Amino acid sequence: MKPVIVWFRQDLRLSDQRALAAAAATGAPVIPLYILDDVSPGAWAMGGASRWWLGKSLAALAQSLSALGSRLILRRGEAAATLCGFARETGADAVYTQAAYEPWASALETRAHNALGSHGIALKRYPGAVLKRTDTLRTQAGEPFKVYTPFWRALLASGPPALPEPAPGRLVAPKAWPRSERLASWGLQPHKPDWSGGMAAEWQPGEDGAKARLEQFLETRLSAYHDDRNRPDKPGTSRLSPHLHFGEISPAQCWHAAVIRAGGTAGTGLETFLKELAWRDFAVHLLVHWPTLPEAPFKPAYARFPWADDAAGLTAWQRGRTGFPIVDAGMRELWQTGYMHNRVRMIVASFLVKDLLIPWQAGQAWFWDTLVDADLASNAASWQWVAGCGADAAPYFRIFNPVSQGMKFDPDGAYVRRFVPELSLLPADVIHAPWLAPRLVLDAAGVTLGETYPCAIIDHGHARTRALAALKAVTAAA
DNA sequence: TTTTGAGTTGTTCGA
DNA sequence: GTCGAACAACTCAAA
Repeated sequence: MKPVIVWFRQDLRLSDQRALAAAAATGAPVIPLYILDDVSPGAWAMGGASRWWLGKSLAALAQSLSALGSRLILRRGEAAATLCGFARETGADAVYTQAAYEPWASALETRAHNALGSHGIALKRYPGAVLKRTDTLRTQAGEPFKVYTPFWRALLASGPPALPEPAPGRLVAPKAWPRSERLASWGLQPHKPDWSGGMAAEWQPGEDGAKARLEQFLETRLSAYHDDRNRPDKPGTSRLSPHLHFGEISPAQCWHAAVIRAGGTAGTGLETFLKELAWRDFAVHLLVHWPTLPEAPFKPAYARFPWADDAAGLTAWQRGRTGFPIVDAGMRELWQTGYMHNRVRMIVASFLVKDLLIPWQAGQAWFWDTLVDADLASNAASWQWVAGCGADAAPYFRIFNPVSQGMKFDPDGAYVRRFVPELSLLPADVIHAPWLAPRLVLDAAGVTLGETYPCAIIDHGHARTRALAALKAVTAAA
C-alpha cells in the first residue's frame, strides 16, 4: 500500500486534526512532514519570536508523534516544489493538509495541487484554524461581511463549530523512513545573544502546553473574563493566542471546552470568550476577501494620510523608551516575553499611530517580528482598526490617553512596576505620569526624569489635537 | 430600491 | 465629583 503524507503547517497538533485523522483512516502508512518555507513568493517569513516558538512546537509535535510510533520529517525550501519532490521520493499517492488562509499560503496550495496533480498525486485539503469555513459566511446580499457584529450573528446562526475529533490511536509507519533534516540545524533558536529566556519562562509551546493553558483558563479565569480580560495587572486573559496561531489547539476545541465548562449557566464570561474566538475568524474572513489588508488601508481615503517620518520616535517606541509608563511597559513586555496584553496592545498602537503619526504598517512589522502569536490576519486587521482605516474601525476621534488608560486598567501600577522596574518605587497615583510627581516624590523613588527614565517624548494633549486635525483632513478630502 | 438602525475596546468639556 | 453630550459623517446589513 502506498503511503500518504500529512503536510503539517499551522496545525501542529494531533487532536482535532482533520487531515491527520483522514490520513490515518485510510489505513495506509502515514508520513508526517513539515516544510520550512522562507522563499515562497509573497510569503511573510516568520519573525524571530515566531521562529523560537516554531522550533519548540515542532520538537513537541515530533515527540508526540514518536509516542505513536511515528516520526516528523523536516524539510526546507519552496514548499510546493519540496512537497512534490518529497511525495515522489516516498512514492506517496496523496497529501493531506489543513488549509492556511494567508494569500501567499493559498497560492502555495494551488501550486502544490497543480504540481502534485501532474504526477497523479492528490492534495486533500481540509478546513484550517477557523471556527467556520471562511467562504460560508456571507451577508444576505451574498457579500463578505465588513462589520463584526453581523458577522458574529451569522456565525452563531450557522450553528456551533464542528465537534473536535480525537487524536488517532495509531499511525501505520512506512517500511522505511525518509531522510529528515535536523531541527537544530534550522537556526530557529536565538544564540549570540540568546534573548529567549523571558519567553521560555512564560510559555510552553506545543499541544500539551496549549491544553494546559486552556484548562487553566477555563478553571480560573473564564467566569471573570468579561471584566478581567482588560486588566494587564491580572492574569485575566486566556493567553491562548500563540497556541491558536500555530494550531496546537483548534478554536473549535476552545469553543466546545468553554461551552461545556460554563455548563449552561451562561455567565458573561462565556459569550465574551466565544466572541473573541470569533474575532480571529473575522480577521481571516477579511484577509481572505481583501488580500491586501496587510499592506494597504482598507479605507482608501487613508492613503492620503499625512504620516510622519519619525525614525527616532519609532525607535523609542520599539525599545519602550517613550516616557509614557504604560506604553513602555507594554513594549518591554513584548520584547521580553514575545507577548503583550491585549488592552496594552491597543494603547501602544494608538500611541504610535495617533500620537507619533507613524504609519500603522511600521507597528505591524514590529509586532510581526516580536510577537510569538504574530498572525497575518489578526495583526493586519487589528492595526488597521486602531489606525481608523480598517473594517469596522474605531472612530477617528478615539485616541487613547496613555495616562488615563494606565490609571483605569493598571490602577495600582503593578503592571508598570513589573516591566519598568526603574519606576517601581513610585506611588500609584503618579506612576502613570511621573512628570507630574513632585520632586521630593521622584527623589524618594530614585527617579530622575531624563536620566533614570526618559522624559515623555511628546505632549499627549498637543499630539491629540494634531491627530484630530490630520484625521479630519483625510475624511474631508474624501 | 429605499430606508433605517447600528456600529469592540474613548476622551473631553461643561453643566 | 458625576454625568451626558459632543466629537462626523459614513457605511454596512437587513428590512
